[in-house]
Amino acid sequence: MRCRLAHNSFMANSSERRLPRLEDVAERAGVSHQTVSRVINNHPNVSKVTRERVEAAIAELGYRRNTAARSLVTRRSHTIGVLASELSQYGPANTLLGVEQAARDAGYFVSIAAIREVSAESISDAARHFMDQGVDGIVALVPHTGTLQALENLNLDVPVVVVGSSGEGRFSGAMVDQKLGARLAVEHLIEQGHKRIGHISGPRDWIDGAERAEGWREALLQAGLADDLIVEGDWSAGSGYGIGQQLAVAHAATAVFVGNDQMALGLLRAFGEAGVRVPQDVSVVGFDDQPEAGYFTPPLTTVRQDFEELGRRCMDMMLALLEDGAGAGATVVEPRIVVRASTAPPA
Amino acid sequence: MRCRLAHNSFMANSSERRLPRLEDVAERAGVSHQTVSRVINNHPNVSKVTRERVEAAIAELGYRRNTAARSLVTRRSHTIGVLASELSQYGPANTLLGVEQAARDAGYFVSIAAIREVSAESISDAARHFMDQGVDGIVALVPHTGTLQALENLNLDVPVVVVGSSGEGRFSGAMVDQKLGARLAVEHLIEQGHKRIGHISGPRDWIDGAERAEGWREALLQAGLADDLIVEGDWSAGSGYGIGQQLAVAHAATAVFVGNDQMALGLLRAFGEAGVRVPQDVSVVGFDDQPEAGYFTPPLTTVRQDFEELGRRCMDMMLALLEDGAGAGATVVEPRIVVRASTAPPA
DNA sequence: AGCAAAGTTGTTAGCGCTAACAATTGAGGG
DNA sequence: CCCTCAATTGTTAGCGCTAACAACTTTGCT
Repeated sequence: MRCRLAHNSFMANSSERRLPRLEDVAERAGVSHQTVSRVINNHPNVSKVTRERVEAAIAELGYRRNTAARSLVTRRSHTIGVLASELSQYGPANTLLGVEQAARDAGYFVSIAAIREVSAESISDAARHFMDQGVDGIVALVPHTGTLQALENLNLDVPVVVVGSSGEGRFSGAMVDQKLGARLAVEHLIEQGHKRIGHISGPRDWIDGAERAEGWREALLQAGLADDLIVEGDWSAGSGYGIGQQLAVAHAATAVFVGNDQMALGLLRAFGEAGVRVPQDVSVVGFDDQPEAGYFTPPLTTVRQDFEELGRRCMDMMLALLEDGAGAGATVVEPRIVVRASTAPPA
Repeated sequence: MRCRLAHNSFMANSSERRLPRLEDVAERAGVSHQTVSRVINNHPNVSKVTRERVEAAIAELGYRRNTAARSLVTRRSHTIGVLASELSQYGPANTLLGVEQAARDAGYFVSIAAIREVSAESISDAARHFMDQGVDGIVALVPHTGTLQALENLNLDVPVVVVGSSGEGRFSGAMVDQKLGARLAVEHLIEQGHKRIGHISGPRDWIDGAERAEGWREALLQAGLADDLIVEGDWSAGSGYGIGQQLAVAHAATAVFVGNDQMALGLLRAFGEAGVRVPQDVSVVGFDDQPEAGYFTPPLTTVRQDFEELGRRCMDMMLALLEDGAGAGATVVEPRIVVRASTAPPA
């Protein structure tokens, strides 16, 4: 049975017959097309008998609603646009997956537009692309401080959810509590007895970069420790490597909190080459817990973020905006620390 | 109504009025709506004067064509569906980026559906999702041998491009020459004097896994070497680690060609723990050249694939199918080897 | 029984666009 | 001057669906 239905609905018969319409279903069920429309839209006022007859006709014909026609009249495309940068990175890619899952579950389609570099122009191009498509809402997966401003300037007339934003602006936000994550990392080091704890931050114009640096600082100040050891990287393993080469000769810190796992990898490599032992000479903590982190040399203590959950929350937020007409808000996902072999009490 | 009011809160200028239609542009330009349609569709028979007047009106009103209305009448959505698994991995994510870039450049929208596990059912669900949306074509980014069969059984009536397939079936394909990549890796090891070269393959029911294993075998046989040292992993760093622990005590090979960089990372970690030195005791080659590979311990010799180019080729292929009505075909991207410190002549 | 209210179904009118055809104009030839 | 042909522009009819309302049927209460 299932086989046959599936077959009918995907029938390759482009030249002969077109796909069945509401009218065809109506005829077969002996009702008006509007009644069929009511059935597929779950309107309450349809008798049980009629509904069953219509559903049978739908199944027999393998009817599927034409999205374009529905969109035209309802002015809703049931499509969400995800505006993303750095999609080849573990975090954003998984967030996208979370959005996609929640969207499909809710009957929405997900359209994507990737931007190569963060600029008002590229964001504007992508947003225009989405407006041309008629998306119902936009999820901005561009955790850069410039994103918010660029998007606000566009005066879009659809809801926007910004990942990484705390929702204080005109848009809703969904974020992982980056400060908390940073505090967890630093407090773990403090508990082990470290007094000189440095930080390799991400770019400070990236929301996550700034937040993690701020969390690091807060945790240090609260413990009465100095917050002077900070260097800015660019998220890449290469930048972590370069910075690691300098730190290896400086001997300033007994522990380093690194802004992400990739820079931590570079740092570990540089330390390895320079003969700095981790964790005996210096402890290292990363951020993200990408799947490879447990196989670094040594396995990396890091802060785990649930990116898929973040993506799902984004979509939940979007659905609330779309269907309940809710106002802007924010949702926060909590990170947690994963302790591995790259951290130990100082010598 | 309540919803629309909520949306209005995102509007800047025109809070009451809806977007301009063809009719509005026509009125302003003093022509018929059909003439405006001709202008935006670049029909030849429009006088220069009229065209300019219409274009001015379009610009003044900020007119944008309604995609739903156009799709309804043309039966084309200008949307490509990308059916993907493993989107959080470096390769697939970058291929998606290539598809997106080429698609947007060509005026197409990109819709995605991710599948959690490869099965006929999940592929069927995703395909149905795309058909509901009315996509013009599907790019299948699921390099699994089961994909092709599952998709063919669905009798889709839109063009399909399968990544990783060589295009011998009903669908077009775009692929990186995996066998060539494997040969490059193995020949590099042979040139360095290795005689016992093992392979940690990906799952053999994944196209890439099977192809790379086959390339490894061919290169060995051609050089008159034995092809008996092969173990199957699951692409993850964890599986590479587990296999590495066994290999470390076996001492069977002087070099290992690993199916991807992540398993290679796990292998390096296991070797490191067991005191097996790379490359002095065993040489290791990976596959993919993900950005971190150069910072492994030691930096990994690996085979680079240009995933974005692969994605672009997919989209080119799709456009050819869509607009020129071309038949099925295939396009092949060539990989190249990147030599780093994880390989050296045997002791 | 009688009549309002609620439940159920049908009819009509578009949503904004393009395809097909009709109408108009101007140029050139007899 | 008429006619033909080509170039340009306008008119009409849907694409498949839902909203709004109209029409009919049942129910419940006096």
